[in-house]
Amino acid sequence: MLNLKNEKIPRATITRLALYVQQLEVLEQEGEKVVSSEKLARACGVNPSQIRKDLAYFGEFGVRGVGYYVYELKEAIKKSLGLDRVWNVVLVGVGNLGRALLRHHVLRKRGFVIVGAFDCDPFKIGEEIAGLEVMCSSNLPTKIKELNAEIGIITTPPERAQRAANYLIRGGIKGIVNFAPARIAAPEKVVVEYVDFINHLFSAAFQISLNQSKGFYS
Amino acid sequence: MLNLKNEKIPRATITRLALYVQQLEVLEQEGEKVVSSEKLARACGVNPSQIRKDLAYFGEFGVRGVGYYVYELKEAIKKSLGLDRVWNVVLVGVGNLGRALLRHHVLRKRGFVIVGAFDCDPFKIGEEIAGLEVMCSSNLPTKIKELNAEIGIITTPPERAQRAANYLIRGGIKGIVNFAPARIAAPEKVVVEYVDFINHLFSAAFQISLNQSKGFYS
DNA sequence: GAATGTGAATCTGTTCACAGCG
DNA sequence: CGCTGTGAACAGATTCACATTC
Repeated sequence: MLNLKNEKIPRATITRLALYVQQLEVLEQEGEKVVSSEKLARACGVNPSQIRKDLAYFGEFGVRGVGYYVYELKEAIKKSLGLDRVWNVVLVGVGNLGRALLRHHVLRKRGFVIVGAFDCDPFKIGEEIAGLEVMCSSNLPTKIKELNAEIGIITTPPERAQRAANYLIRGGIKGIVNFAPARIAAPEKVVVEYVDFINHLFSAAFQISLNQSKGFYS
Repeated sequence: MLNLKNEKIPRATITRLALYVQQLEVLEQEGEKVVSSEKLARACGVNPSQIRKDLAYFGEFGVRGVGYYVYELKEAIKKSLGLDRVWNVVLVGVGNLGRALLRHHVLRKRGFVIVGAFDCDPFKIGEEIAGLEVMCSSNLPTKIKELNAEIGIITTPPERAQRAANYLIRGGIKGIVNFAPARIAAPEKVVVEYVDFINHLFSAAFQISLNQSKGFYS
């Protein structure tokens, strides 16, 4: 039922669909019932045909001459992305960032529930954070099955990211979201996503340097 | 001196350059003096010609028949990206995520020093975190100049992101890295980068759903 | 000989323009 | 009439293939 057309869906499309959901929620809160691709495009900072093409990968959700029904479109996208259910997540690496994510209620609001926290530091094991007791990382392989987790978040220091990944993989995890600034090796069937916010700082710094060398700031 | 060839440099190239720096540091620590585009490519999970093309935007750093000198290449890329100096950063929104970033020493290690923390919650103002006293967001316009900050990090809730951005812009900030899941409007000369880690969870979930519907996990 | 640097070919993603439909 | 859905045109990024240099 997913991906009816069986075409390859661009990575960029997925990212944008998530953005559309975000903006549709804003529109919904503002009481808008219907939205045109043009209006939604303005809100998202993209081209209107881009939106129509992105949606076309999954079906026909609009009404010609009218636009899209906000609520229906939002739900349709979420369903298409597999976000119409709860995903159980385990987190490895209870440092500053790990703690922040454990306490971050936006994750839960979006359907991602952290059901286990793991670390290899004996001083952290046993500590309770956001209602979860930190467990030893070596228990991951059995705990993943027990907790029925499908996604693992890595928030360890970079040098320990691969070890964390190995534990997750051994436990049969289906996807990894890696916040550590390091590449990790995984079998092809395991989905790996990188969240590298230092990249974004790099990118900002570079673009500012470019602007400066163009005399942008006089 | 930056961007000698004055061509447009693809966004994706910048992201990869940051990745190359990461891997070059790993190679450096392993004691490697020289690396070929092929070896570096394997480490980064990209195509070797991709690396050569990316580097070609900034100059000729390699030696034919030999490869690239690890240390020299790393430094050359950092210089090209404007990362051969320290960037002063202010942070707005001292919630869980903001605190984590304030305590995150990787930022400093990469040359991004947080010189001011701001929030609009009176209960947080005055609190000290990682050696910084939290100040009222409304002081941003003057403080940015005083602290000589060029980049602003937004870690507020989404509904307050635009207000935070407005303060930053009024203070003459040159770039914004927005961690809040919301789009923000800014004048063209202000660089805006989005760090949306929920997107990456969405993306992982979607790809797992796809794999599942293909019968990947039997 | 070996690995870079680069034009040309390919592939992928985006935008246009308009036919089709409510 | 207005806005979607979509093939065709376009733009951009990636890969190939090889001449070039150490």
